[in-house]
Amino acid sequence: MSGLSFEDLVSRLRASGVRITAPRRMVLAALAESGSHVTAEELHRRVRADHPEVSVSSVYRTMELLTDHGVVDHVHLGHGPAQYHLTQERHAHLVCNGCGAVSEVDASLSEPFAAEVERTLGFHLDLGHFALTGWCDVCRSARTT
Amino acid sequence: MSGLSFEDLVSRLRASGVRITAPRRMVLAALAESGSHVTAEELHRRVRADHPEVSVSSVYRTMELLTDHGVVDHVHLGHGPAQYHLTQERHAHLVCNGCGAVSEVDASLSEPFAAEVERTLGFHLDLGHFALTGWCDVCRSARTT
DNA sequence: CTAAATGCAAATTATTTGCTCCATC
DNA sequence: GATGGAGCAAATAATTTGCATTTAG
Repeated sequence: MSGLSFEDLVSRLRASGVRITAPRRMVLAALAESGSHVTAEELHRRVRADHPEVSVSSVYRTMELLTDHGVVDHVHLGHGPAQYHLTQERHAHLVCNGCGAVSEVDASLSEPFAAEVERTLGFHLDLGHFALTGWCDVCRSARTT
Repeated sequence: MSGLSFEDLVSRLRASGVRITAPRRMVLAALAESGSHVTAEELHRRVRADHPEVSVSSVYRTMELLTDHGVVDHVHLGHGPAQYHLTQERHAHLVCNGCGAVSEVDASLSEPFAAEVERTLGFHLDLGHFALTGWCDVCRSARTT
C-alpha cells in the first residue's frame, strides 16, 4: 500500500472503477506531496492555490472515497481537525497536551498491551485512529515545577 | 475526591470561594444523579425539565468551573460530545466502533504499557482523557464474516 | 448520453463568547 | 451595592448535505 507513486495510485483507482476527475486528482496530489499528516483545510488551501474553484466539500468527499478504497486514512490527534495521510502501516500517535508535539509509537511497544486487552477483555484495540495523549518530558517537567 | 455527597461538594466549593448559584447547584445535582458519563446536552436536558430558563452556556461554564476545582472531569469517547463525570480514579475507556459500547480498563492492565512508554519514549500517557477505540468481540466477528 | 461528481450555500454538531441584566456574598 | 454570574443570541470550528449544473467514461 505504501511505496506507490502518485500515478500508480491513480491507475489503481481507475482500475477499480473510480472516476478520475480534476478535483480528485488535485486533492490526491496535494495529499501525496504533503508530509505525513494534513488536515482537510490544509489540503483545500494547497489545491485552491492553483484552482480556486475547488471546494472543501470535494476535499472531504475525496477523502471519504479514498478511505473507502483503502488509499487514505485519518487520525484524530486530540481536539481539532482530523489529519489525513496515505495508508501506511498503522501505529499509535502520542500527542503532548502541552506543546502539541506528535510522536509515533512503534507497534512493538503497543502490541503486548493490545494483546493483553484482547486476551482479558475480548476487545480488539485500534490504536491507529485516535491518538494517545499525555505529556512529553519537557512539558511534564515544566508543569510540575 | 470520590465518596463525597452532593452537599459535601457544595460546601467544599463554597469554602473555596465559589459562588453557589441556582444554576450551578442544579447542574451539579444533575451530574451527581447521572450515572458515570453524561454529555453537556443531557445535563442541560435534565436541568431544563424543572428550570427551562437555564441555558447550555451555564452548563458548559459550570463544567469548566468544576473542572478547574478538580470536582469534575470529562472524557472524549471518540467522535461526538465530551462526557462529563465527577472526578474519580482515572482509567482508560474502550469504545467499540461498531456498537458504541463503552467499557473500562483497569489501571493494572494499562500501567505496564504506560510505564514502558514513559521509560522508552519519555512520554507520560494520560489514558483517561481520550478513549481507546477498537472492536468488541461481537462486532469484530460480525464484520469479518 | 447518462450516471455520477462538483460547487456553492445552507444545515449540523459541539462548544464558546459578547453583552446586558440580575443575584450572591 | 459591587463583582461576578446568567441568559440569550450570535460566532466558531469541522464537517456534512441538498441541489442545480457540469463532466468523465
